Amino acid sequence: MMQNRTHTCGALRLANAGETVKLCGFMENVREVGSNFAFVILRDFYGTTQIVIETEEMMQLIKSLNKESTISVEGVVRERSSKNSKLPTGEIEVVPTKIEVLGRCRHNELPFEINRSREADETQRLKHRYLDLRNPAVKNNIILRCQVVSALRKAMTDHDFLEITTPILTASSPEGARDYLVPARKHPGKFYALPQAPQQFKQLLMTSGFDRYFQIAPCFRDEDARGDRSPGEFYQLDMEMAFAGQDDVFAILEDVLPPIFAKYGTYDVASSAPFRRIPFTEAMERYGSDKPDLRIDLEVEDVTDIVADCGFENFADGNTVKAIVVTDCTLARKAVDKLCADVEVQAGQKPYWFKVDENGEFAGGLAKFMVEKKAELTEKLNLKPGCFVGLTAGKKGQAQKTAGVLRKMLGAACPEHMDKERYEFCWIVDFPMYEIGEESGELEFCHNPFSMPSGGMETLLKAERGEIDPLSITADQYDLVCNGVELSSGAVRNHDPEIMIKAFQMVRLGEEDVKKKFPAMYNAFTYGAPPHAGIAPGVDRMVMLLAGEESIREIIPFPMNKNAQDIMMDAPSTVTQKQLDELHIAITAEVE
RNA sequence: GGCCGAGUAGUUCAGUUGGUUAGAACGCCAGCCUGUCACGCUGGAGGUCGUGGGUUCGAGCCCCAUCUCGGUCGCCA
Repeated sequence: MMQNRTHTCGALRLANAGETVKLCGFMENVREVGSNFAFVILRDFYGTTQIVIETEEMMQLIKSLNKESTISVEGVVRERSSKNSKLPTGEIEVVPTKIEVLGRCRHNELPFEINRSREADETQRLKHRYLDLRNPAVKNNIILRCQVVSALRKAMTDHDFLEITTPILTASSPEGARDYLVPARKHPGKFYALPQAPQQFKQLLMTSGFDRYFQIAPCFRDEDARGDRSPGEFYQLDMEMAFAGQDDVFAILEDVLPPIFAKYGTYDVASSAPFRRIPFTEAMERYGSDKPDLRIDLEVEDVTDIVADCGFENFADGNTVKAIVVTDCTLARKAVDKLCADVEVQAGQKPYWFKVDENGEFAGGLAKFMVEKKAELTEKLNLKPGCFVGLTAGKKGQAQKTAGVLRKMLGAACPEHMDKERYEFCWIVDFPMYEIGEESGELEFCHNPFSMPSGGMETLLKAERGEIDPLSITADQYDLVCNGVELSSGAVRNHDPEIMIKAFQMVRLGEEDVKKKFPAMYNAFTYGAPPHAGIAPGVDRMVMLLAGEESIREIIPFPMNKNAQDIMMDAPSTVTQKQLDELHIAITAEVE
């Protein structure tokens, strides 16, 4: 069967009138408007073309086919007598001389209507993802993803980065998340792990003398899903640079990302280099979050000292109280209540509020407690008639976090305080190196132990001698944030075995632990390693931001559901006893 | 694992205080229709109201349990 098309379904124009053509595609719709007269809409990847049916023979054939069958159409292009200006191919139609059935659709009722699949039940969509993807609105997100990945590759290559692939079957690593394990047939009782990130390999590449590495890297983490977090697997633009530090990494991404965001994004404005740099503690103070959405012009203020003795129970007892002022706030009472309820769901804590009415009087919510502090609050918060003041209280961290959620919600609810149509990047820098563990009550690594403590060995020695508080040590670690979404974490790596050991000693571990946790890296670094730094922006989240999608599943070709199941392929699934025997695996749990 | 929401026709949904034969739209089937383009008109088929139990003269609706899906928190450098 020869399919050789002469054109795609998006190609024909009035200039092609009179030409003999052959098209192939899916039968999207049939509009019968007479006994032997109908219009067939033929759709392929590129567009749709109208086929006009005018003979009884053709009519019989078309009526025998279900929608979504694939057919080829040979015929002559003709100018339409009634044109459709909404379609690129709307000025012409094809009068067929021959129609051939290529793939019959055996179902006269589909699980959902193709061009309305986004409204369908998500389980149905995922089960029939191949049908869902026939919908141009769904397919376009995947095309966007391809274009973005391609643009990222080109930009990185243009900056002299080499794309190097690293192993998928590797060793379990102590990176924090739960590993996906693969049983090793030749080594009973032993397991490979799928990489949570190519972290150690890229650092080893630096140690090998490669200068600039990148990879669109698949990463695997066995953790629960979120709206913006796919379960199981995801992709990162993983990169690392030798003889480089924080500024070098920043410069690359500040050059690579904004043009791609501006070109492929829903909004065509992206921050230009250099991105704002905000120290972690400042971000928490001013925005109540380490991933602030800078499109929102609201900031968090501290009013602890002013309101501590106002008589409202929750503001006393050493609690921290944070305030967010919204000028010219027009939120209705109902909207305020809804907003407070939403904040409570996300932050686990209720916010409080009061307003300044048109006469300058405090009103609503906590106003009666605030009235006697009116002068001080008015001065501190620069209050004017029409201001809405949101308040949060609790231990410092909790009050900040709730204020951060409140700030985000207020921004979303008050368009005049959020310039939404743009991509606003920032770097969060100077993350703390250590924290007091909630369970242990002792000093622990705050994030990952790969990062170089700022100031290196000298800082650690000072802390050891008791000259500085270990909690005040920051790491040369940074996050890239865009519109309130954490795109990426990166760091200047600790490439010095002695500093590594010292950093571990701070948390009561030692040389043996370093060797045990990162044997390859530790050994490699003893042979002379270049200082190096890197970062790994999440590809899925970037595409999500660019596509303006709320769910990560909309930008993944074949996504899994919330419970990490591929219901189309039926994965995970049971395997045969023979397979288990070969792997020396015994199932001890009840299997449904 | 906790909390919140949802589950009714192939699909998306409505269903009042518990009360006759559970409705609509789209889709599907049949008929009509020669310029449709979300084609139109007429008619028709299609339901274990997620599942199990309970209360009641009577349950889609109330109660209990359970399953599934989604959101969120925990978790995730």
